[in-house]
Amino acid sequence: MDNHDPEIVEIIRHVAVLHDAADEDLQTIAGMSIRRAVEDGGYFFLQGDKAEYLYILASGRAKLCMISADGQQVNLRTLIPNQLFGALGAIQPGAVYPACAQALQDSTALAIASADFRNLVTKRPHLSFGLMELMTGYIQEMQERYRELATERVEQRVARALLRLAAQSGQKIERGGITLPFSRQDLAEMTGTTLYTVSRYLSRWEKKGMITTGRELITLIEPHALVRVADDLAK
Amino acid sequence: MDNHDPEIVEIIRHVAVLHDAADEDLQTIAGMSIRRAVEDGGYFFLQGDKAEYLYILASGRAKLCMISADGQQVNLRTLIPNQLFGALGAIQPGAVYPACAQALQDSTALAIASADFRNLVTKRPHLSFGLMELMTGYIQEMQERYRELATERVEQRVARALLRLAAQSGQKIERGGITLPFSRQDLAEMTGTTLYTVSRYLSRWEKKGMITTGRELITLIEPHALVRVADDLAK
DNA sequence: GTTTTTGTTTGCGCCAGCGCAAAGAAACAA
DNA sequence: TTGTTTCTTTGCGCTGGCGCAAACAAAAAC
Repeated sequence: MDNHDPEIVEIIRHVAVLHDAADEDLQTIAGMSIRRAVEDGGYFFLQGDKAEYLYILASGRAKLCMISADGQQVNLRTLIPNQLFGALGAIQPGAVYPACAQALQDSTALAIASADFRNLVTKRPHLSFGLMELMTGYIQEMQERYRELATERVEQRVARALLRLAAQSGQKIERGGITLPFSRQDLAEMTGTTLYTVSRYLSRWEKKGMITTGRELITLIEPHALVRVADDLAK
Repeated sequence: MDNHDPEIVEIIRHVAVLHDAADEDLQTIAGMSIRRAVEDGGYFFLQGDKAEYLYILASGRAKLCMISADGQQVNLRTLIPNQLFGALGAIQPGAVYPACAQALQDSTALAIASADFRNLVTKRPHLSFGLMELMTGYIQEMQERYRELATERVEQRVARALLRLAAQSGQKIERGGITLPFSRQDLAEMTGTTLYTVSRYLSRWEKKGMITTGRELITLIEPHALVRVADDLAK
């Protein structure tokens, strides 16, 4: 392991959780990290595995998902590079991952032993504020999505999911539109519905010119029209 | 304010988040806390208020809930004494509460200024581990409930809600049964359904002898039968 | 090129759950 | 006591969304 690979330090520097970490700490973290590649469809970890590592996505795309007893998948979060995930074990020694992390493309991540990271946080307590910010942000997002799932209709939730993905992708909202590389099944798992129902709404929206679609591809043409659907002002 | 009221120290000592705090820290926290009483139906804080205080429930019962744009309520969590809530502002200065905290009975809580608490955590960094454990636990519970809402039928979710409340209430699972003081509307807000549907399932279960019901009262007679419903083994 | 695999669309029938409405039942107020 | 409020029950009709099935389409494999 190359402890001071400058590229690794660069990745770590752009992790939001570590925004106020000292350069020295970034170096230390880089020294603890191991690069791990996972191909499209593979897993960084499975639900129930011992949470011995936390990860920072370096390249590619991945998702955090849960699988229910009867095999249905629920998508909790889509991960993009520089995001930290699987940090649970860094807080609670002996914990198991409550979800699995699956690559949506060929991806690489930095793996850091949970115990090592926990030790570092103990020595550098200000790092815990970054972690707590990450967690409170995540809690708020989960609460919001829980509320949506409990009170809104499928149509609104799918529209909202598209807008959320668009915002997260960081692409400009331009006349050209925002292209999202997700299948109907992906959207269904994000919104708690079925691929059939997602397909029906996408078809309807495409006929209205709000979006265009392709195989594992959705392009938002008129995002503001989707906002109206999400807020239930239209219809 | 009586800074060293021994009763207040006792309450704080039993807060799970502070399980490994030094006695000195407990005294400090007690010194920062203000007792606040809220009557049945009143609010400790509203969704959108500036998160200037965090709270520890001292007596009574309360709930954390969100209200959607069209006025529907979603119940996120039921609070029992010695639980900490509204801690968001202690992490993110300037944050607003993402939910409201409403008393379900006449209740009292200790209020601690978020800024004061944040200062204390900065000085006593090991306290942040307790906070992080609280947050990871809450995240896991929210993820689990999100999965349930996305994949399970109403009947299962209501059964699960009853079992969860029973476990949380701390009452023994005895032949006498466990009595829960919740209305049909409460259950509906916890499970993302309507009071009508809740009422129908409760009636059905009462006819089968699994529970008995009253006005704002549900008594579990055969919890294991509910477990079977929750796991969808019955039916 | 051809075949296979994987993803998408849409018709059709069905049903879980919603929500109104109206009647009971328990608590509370005067 | 009598009325008022609040919570609960249940019949009824309706519909949003599910899920099978079958056809189509686009990659990928050979």
